[in-house]
Amino acid sequence: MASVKDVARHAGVSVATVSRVLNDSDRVAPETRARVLAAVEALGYRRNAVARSLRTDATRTIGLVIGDILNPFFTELARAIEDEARALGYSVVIGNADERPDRQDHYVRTLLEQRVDGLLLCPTAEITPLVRGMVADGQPLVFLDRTLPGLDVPTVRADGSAAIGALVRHLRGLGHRRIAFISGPALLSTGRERTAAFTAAMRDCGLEVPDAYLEAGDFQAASGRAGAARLLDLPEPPEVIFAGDNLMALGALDEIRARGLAIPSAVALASYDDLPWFTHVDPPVTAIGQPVQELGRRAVRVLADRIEDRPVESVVLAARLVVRRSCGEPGERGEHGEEGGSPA
Amino acid sequence: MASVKDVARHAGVSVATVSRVLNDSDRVAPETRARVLAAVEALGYRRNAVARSLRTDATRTIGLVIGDILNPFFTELARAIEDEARALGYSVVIGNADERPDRQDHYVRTLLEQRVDGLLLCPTAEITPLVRGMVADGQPLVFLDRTLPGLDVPTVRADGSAAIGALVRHLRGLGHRRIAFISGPALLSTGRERTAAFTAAMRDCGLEVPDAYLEAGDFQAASGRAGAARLLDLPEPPEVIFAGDNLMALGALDEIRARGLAIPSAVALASYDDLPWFTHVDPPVTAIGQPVQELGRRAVRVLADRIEDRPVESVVLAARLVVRRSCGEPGERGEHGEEGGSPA
DNA sequence: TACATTGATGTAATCGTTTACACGCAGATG
DNA sequence: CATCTGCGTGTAAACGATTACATCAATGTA
Repeated sequence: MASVKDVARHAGVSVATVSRVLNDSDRVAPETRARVLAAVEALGYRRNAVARSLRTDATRTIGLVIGDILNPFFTELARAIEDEARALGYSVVIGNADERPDRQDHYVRTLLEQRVDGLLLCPTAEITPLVRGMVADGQPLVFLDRTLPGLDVPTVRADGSAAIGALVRHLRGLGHRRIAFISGPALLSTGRERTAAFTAAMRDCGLEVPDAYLEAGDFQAASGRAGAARLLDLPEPPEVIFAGDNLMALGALDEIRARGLAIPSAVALASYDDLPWFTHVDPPVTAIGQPVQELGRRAVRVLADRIEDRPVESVVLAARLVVRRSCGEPGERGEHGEEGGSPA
Repeated sequence: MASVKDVARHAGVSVATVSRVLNDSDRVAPETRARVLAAVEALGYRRNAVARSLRTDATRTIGLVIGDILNPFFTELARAIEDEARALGYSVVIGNADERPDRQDHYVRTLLEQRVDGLLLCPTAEITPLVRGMVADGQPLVFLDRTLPGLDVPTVRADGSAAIGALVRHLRGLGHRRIAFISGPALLSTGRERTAAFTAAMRDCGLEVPDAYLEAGDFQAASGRAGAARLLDLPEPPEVIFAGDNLMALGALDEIRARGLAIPSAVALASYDDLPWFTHVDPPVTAIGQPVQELGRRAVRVLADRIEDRPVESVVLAARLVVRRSCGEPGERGEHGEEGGSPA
């Protein structure tokens, strides 16, 4: 493959001149520039980013380590990040941690070896020594969606507390009192936060949350299904199952369907995370939507600021409740909370 | 950041020795190796993949340019590719073409500059000069999902002809005769192929396909919705809408729902591409499923063979029909094809 | 005419690796 | 004792770009 040297020879100039026109960094005679460009064209020259990065110590590339690429939330996030990064002149290399700390570290390591200019990380669980090391080394790093306590790293995330409060009040208004939550892992900040917001909102509404109504999931579909199964097997099963993310909602839906239970008369369902197909489920699923695209865009901008030595600040955006019909409709079950019979 | 030179100094050896233990390429005295490893640890040395690639002319990285990252088909594909690549010691850099040739070329260019060892490409539409150039240069390249005629490039894809035939016979058996197809872009091999298979299957079943029943979509949700709208506005609307991919099926579903039409009594729906949530739609959607993961794995293996100079061959896998209830159930509408009234 | 200024270009060092080749030393062999 | 073998290690030249510095011609100025 042709190199600057070849181009220089072909154009009858030095490599320095070639480099100059390629970067239009310095004054170059128009006629010379034309000759160089012609040579580039003729030889099909393509700049070697590897060599360039070695010399300039910058790859114009950012790393993105996400929790689970099959989770539509992360997919949409990745998409937005990609777009914003491209607009800012960066490429994105994605690593899929699959919610496993070892795999997260694998990608962080690989990306650091590849000398990305900065890293966007949706941290899984614990602070690994590797991550701690990055922070200590001053590697440009931004946490996304989740955060890790005790580490001074800018974070871009959504806060769902208000929306969860609104959801609980909505359920209360519909007459529901026995509401169960399938939480994410307590090791994840998002898991903890949503659980805390849920229990606080329940307390504020004067509703109790028996321990058995707090199922611990792991943000994957299978755990949603298992959690729903345990809840439905309870002597006094809940009237509502609120899943802590979209995959667990899918799992819960699977279980409810497998048992032939009607929604919302036999059991109601709500989901943290909103998805396009939720409107097509029967009945459409009430959900809490995050500003996913904005999250992605902001994260890239914060990281770029960090890389280019501008001041940075964490970002917190609000999630919002989207009411549909999977928890019942006003009047359907009355406002006084009578126990759940199935209205035909 | 520490370099081999620092490690060498710290361990009291030469850089060559350090490199040797890092690659365990050559005999090194165990005691020396230990000293080097200790120095690596002490300095927190991380090998610079950029410099390494420059020297070895290999990045152990493959590029993947997909059609649309928001399309679950491609997401699942990317996931499988990632896994297989990691197993083979490669990293994957993903570019999202968003079904636009210009963006495809943007990523191909970027990835070539980054000197990926090979490229997995889901080609959008026409053969661009850039792609033709790659082939001419002998760049390791594999087409995935789609192919481009007249180019000698190994391709890994699924053939849905048989499954489409089975679907048409299934519909016929259910008594449907007026079946419409929302096709993908004729510029894409997958678009053409599915349309051809559909019309052939219809002919074989002795069914007619009026021109108006062939809607041209672009594999995106909006076009599915628009296509469905036009079909439903026809003086004699079809009994079945068959969408050429999952996003267009989602769009069609949107339109059908917006009109308050019952499925399958008012209009039936089938989709090319199967999705986990199709079972949760009311009624569950009959679909043609592709062996997505196998497709991804095979593609990586073919590309790796190509990169490592082993002989390669194209791969064609079969898609299969998954019957659910969105086209009706045996007996529901009778086997004799009476015209579609809505049974309450 | 002599000298400073400016603009265009070239020379060569450098980035962090890998690796061909050379070297020295120990033990084996004649 | 001279020589050979082979192992462990070091020296230095790449890889392909960028860029500080040097050079040189042309022009302007005193």
